[in-house]
Amino acid sequence: MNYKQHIASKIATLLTGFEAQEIAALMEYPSDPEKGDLSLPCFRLSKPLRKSPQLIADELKFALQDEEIDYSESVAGYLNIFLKKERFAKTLVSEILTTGDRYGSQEIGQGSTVVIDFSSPNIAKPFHVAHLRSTVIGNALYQIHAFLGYKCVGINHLGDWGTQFGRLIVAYQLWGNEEAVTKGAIDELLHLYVKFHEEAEQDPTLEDQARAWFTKMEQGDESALTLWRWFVEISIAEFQKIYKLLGVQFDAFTGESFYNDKMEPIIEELKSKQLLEEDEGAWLVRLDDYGMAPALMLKKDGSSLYHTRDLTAAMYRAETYDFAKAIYVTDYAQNLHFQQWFKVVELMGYEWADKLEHVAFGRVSIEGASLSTRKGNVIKLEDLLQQAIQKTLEIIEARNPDLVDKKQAAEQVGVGAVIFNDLSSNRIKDIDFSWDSALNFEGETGPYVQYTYARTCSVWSKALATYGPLNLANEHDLEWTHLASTEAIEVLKQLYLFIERVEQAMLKLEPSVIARYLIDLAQAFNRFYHACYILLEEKQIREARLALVSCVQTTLRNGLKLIGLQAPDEI
RNA sequence: GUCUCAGUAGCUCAGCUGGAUAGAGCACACGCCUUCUAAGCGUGCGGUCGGGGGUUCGAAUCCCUCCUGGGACGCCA
Repeated sequence: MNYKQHIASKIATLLTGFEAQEIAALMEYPSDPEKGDLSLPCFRLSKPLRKSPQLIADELKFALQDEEIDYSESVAGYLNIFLKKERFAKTLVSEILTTGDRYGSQEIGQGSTVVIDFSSPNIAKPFHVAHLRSTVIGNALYQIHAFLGYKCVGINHLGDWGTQFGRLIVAYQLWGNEEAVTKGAIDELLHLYVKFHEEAEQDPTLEDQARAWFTKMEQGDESALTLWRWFVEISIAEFQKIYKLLGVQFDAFTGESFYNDKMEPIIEELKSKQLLEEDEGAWLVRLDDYGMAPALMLKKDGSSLYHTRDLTAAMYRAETYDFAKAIYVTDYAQNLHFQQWFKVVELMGYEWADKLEHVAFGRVSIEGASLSTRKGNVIKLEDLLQQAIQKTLEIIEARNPDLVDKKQAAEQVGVGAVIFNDLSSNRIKDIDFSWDSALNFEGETGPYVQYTYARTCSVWSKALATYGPLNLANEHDLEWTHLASTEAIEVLKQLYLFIERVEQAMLKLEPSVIARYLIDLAQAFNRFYHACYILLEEKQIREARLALVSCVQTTLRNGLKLIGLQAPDEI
């Protein structure tokens, strides 16, 4: 039941010249329960209706009749609407109990495909806290779109090609050996990479050798490619461990190298469309008319660039997936880059240019200092996750020593803390990483939400143990008046908002909407929990409250899943 | 220099497409486990919404301008 729409269309019939949709758009949910459950500010209706807002609200107050509405009030130009709480409770609780793990879902995306390019770490470099953002934001967008009926394609656009592999090969041949790399994996590759840069400062010819090796790779030299494939394998194996821990999956691991043989036709097309021009030996697309610097497509040595590759990948994806939306999750340092090649697609005449979306997020620093793989100023995600899990384990040992599978719970909560920490504020915000806030489990955190979820499970298991099974499917037996406390109603109102929030998160491409919603719902529930004892002897009250607990449980679980967190029954 | 993003409580952040006294969490002080997990709940403290103009019945929100900070700006990705 969509109350905004339902009541808006009722109001629209009472006013001349307004569509239900316009009215619904004006309506809001007042923060103060004194001001009703729904409110219509009448100020904007004033001019077209040639009446004062107060008068409009007064008239609507008397004219508006609906089976869902208890009464209305006209206050200072606002029409404040109070719903019939018992009906509201019954309708909503029934809906949630019936839809279960589909509560909050919609079919908006039915028949459409969304391609999401995210995570995309660089081969041979450790997966660190900055990659985490792209990974968890991308994964959340994937889950949210899928929940709304879209077919999703998650692509890990690995950084698996480029001169850095020439450097790595040189470093490996000079200072590395098979045993050390097999044993040390990415750590050893990173060590070689760092060593290369140190040595290259003394001996610039190393860079020439590196370029030569990369050229060999591009020409298909087997000895070069064999080493390269090995480095890629080692890296992916290590990334997979992290993805498993994070619960993230991809539909394709098509990295940069995948497009090596697909770029030439694109260059030809640019030329034939008169978009490419030569400048100082390089080839570029001029974008002066759009206030942007030109987009370089070919270096003067004829090799391709970032733009060429992304453009080629987009063409490939357009043909392969026929997407309704193609989303790129990267930090905002790449804003201009995406604007540029999006514009190039448009200039090439492809209608899907406006389906490309850059989902930019803020940069990560560590205690004020920027991250640098070369300088070693990184926090490896694996270390962070292990610390979070370890800390969780200690807390569980102290508070719930009888828990059967402590390790699993610690993993779910520790990882949840890290993910939630990254998703809880608007993605555009910069993050200054601190161990304190990443390992904080109190207040607005993932563990708080998970704890609340476990609490709902705990209440239920105790209820079953004490009073035996209860079939909520027969909700006609429930006594809705027992959900009339202010705390219960606040919970119901939050539950109701879930559908809107999921949609909003999708439209804004903003997972933090869900994260914040879960905090709001958990807070409302915890207040209810403290104010209203659930497992009372009185059957009617107990069962009505248990029904509410069940709704909170379902909604928290659904919401946690959307942002990639597990919902442990007991922690 | 040009373009762009951000600036809300001591700190981290919400604030939907302009709406009713600007909301949370952390920190700090105090209170609450002889009933459902205290990773919890309550009370208190704390804001000239970066500054200044403007539009509007109404601006944290829209426009202009300035200040501060991040980022990008041709052969890295």
